[in-house]
Amino acid sequence: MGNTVSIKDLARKFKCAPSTISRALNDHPMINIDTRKTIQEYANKVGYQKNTISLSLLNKCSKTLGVIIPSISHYHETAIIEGLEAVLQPAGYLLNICVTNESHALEKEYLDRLVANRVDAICISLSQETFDHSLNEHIDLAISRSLPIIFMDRFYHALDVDRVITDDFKGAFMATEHLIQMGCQRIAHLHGPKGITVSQQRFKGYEACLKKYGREVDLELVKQVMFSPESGLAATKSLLDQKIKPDGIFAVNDEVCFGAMKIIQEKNYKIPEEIALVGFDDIPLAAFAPIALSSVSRQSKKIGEQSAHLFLSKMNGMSDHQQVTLEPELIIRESSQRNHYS
Amino acid sequence: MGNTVSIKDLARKFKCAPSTISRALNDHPMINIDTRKTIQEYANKVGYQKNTISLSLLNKCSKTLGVIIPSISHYHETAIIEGLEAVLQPAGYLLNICVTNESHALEKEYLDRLVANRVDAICISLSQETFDHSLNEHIDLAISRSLPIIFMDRFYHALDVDRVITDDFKGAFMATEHLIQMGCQRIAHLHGPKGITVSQQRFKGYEACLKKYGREVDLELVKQVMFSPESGLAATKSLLDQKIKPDGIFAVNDEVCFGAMKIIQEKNYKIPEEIALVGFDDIPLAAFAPIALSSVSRQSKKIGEQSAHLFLSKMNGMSDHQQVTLEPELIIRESSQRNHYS
DNA sequence: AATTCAATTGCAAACGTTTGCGTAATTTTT
DNA sequence: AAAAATTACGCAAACGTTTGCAATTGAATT
Repeated sequence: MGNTVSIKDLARKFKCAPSTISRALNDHPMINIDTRKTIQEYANKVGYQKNTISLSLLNKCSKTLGVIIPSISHYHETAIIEGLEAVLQPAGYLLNICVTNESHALEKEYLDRLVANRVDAICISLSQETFDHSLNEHIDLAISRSLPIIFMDRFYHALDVDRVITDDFKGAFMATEHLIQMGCQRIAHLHGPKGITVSQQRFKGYEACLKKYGREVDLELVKQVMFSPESGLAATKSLLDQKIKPDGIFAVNDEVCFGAMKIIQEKNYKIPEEIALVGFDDIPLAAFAPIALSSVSRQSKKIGEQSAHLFLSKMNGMSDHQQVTLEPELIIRESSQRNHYS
Repeated sequence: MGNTVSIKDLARKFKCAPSTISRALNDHPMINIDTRKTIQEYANKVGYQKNTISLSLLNKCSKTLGVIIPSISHYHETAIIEGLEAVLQPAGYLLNICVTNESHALEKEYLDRLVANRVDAICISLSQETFDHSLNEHIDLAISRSLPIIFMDRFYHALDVDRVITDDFKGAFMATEHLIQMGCQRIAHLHGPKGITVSQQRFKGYEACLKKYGREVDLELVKQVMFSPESGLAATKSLLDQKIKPDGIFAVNDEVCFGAMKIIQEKNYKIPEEIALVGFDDIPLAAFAPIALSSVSRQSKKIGEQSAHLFLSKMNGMSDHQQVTLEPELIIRESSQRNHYS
């Protein structure tokens, strides 16, 4: 950088000790008021900027939060980041954001790097690979060196951890129940990638709701998808090609629904009359889908906010673990709103 | 943290100097091979983790890039981040991501904080407020202390800066020309927030293309919008309520088009026959719009990649400034594809 | 005039790591 | 056997900042 000016430089200029400069800049009453003003003005003039990393070294606290997420291309993740930032910016924190692309190796690599950088805590949403194979040593290691770790979205095998999640089970239950109340008899489910908590929870909610109404899960009506419209389209196509066609679909997320709608309309089925549709996440474009899309809001931004608050209270010395579960909300739009009830 | 182990701790354990430990851990040949192994193994066992921030202090280099963006809720921004990360992760860098919500005050605050944290450089997309009122002192200050700053998307008043942008003018020109070739006579434009470079450039491209084909800009056909579907819907509605209705619309981005489509279909106009539509950004859901949406791709991810490469070459001592302009690409889908040509 | 007190400022250590240089011990060369 | 070369390690400073304690100064009190 070259022209950065330090406290030592100022001390040389004023022919005094660095400690005097430091105290003057921090408005310490111990220093003569005039001296203070003079030093502050000069420091301002030459553009002195406190070097935070020397402070981090001294205080063992970097005022930085590490954030590890599997992806950043969906509304849910960006909303989480917005929530984190909304709370942590006023508190003077910075965010180190790391995207793992669902790769365990990258997650491990990033975790190491964040630890080396001595972030004050880590908010993490585990990668699919980590999840699928329970590769938890890196997490356990981080926990063992008592680095605060807050889990978002995806469960962690251990019990005594900090965690902020949405009740996906309940959300899925609500969506399915809504479809039943709209008169759907054969409700299909577009199941997210297996191994991921949210996929599993949403399937379980779907299953439990069917059970409650005395129905069985028909595996012919459950298709596996990725979190993309392309995948939703393909899966829905295979659904429509079956002998037993669905008259309602609950999908693991909204993007998948966009794909589903495409093929449903292409095959000239009516939404919601012939096939009703409910998604998950309530993305901003949901209301602007070909048929305005009903969806379960998981309050993504609130996940970020709550995680941030949890983090702050840990910084304030709260030592016991906390587990926050947010309530999902069903937003009913055209894609599932029928006039006749069963 | 408590149980973090340092080089000094290890030195005490092995009754040797910290320098010996340091060299041993870095596999310095000066240290006896057996000593090295022993120390390395022990360090590994007790979970020693290098403290990067002491290194940052020493080397005046934090291996961190500051990223300042006005928003994070659109595909474009997340794709930029993906691009940055794709290049910088292998290079050992971390990203400090700051979202300003288009606020000048926040941008200033974050810039200060990043400077205090001694990031190695900053990639910034200026906030709308900064832009509208040319509030550049904070940027100038940062540049004057020779902190490398790379501008993304939005121009900066000074000339000798580093910059990566897409040729929005050209993209807009291509979109408009395409609409003309599809036979549109009255092409409307949904103009982005004024003051923002991309809005201006896209309008200019639209204007220039009309001129080329001997047409004038009809201000009745130019409506101002925000970057949201709601805003696009409202603006399009007012367009459709006019006596002179458009038969083609070029919108500042894809989200706006989703709003436009909604109201166009509601009013029973046919897309693309009666009204053809072209957006900007080519978001992943564009192909899954009610009518598959034609759009100009600005290669968002590449903006991130190129910015990252520019950054790396600056870290390698490249001192002269570089200005990269990426080529936009027109993706033609149903919303503008007519069979008859004019 | 001797003593106490308050007001300012300086000293030095600390945070964790690296690195040039000095030094001791051991081996090789003459 | 003496000189030279090699091997292996320690010392101390440096990065920028804070902070408890000591030290200095001058003024106020006895």
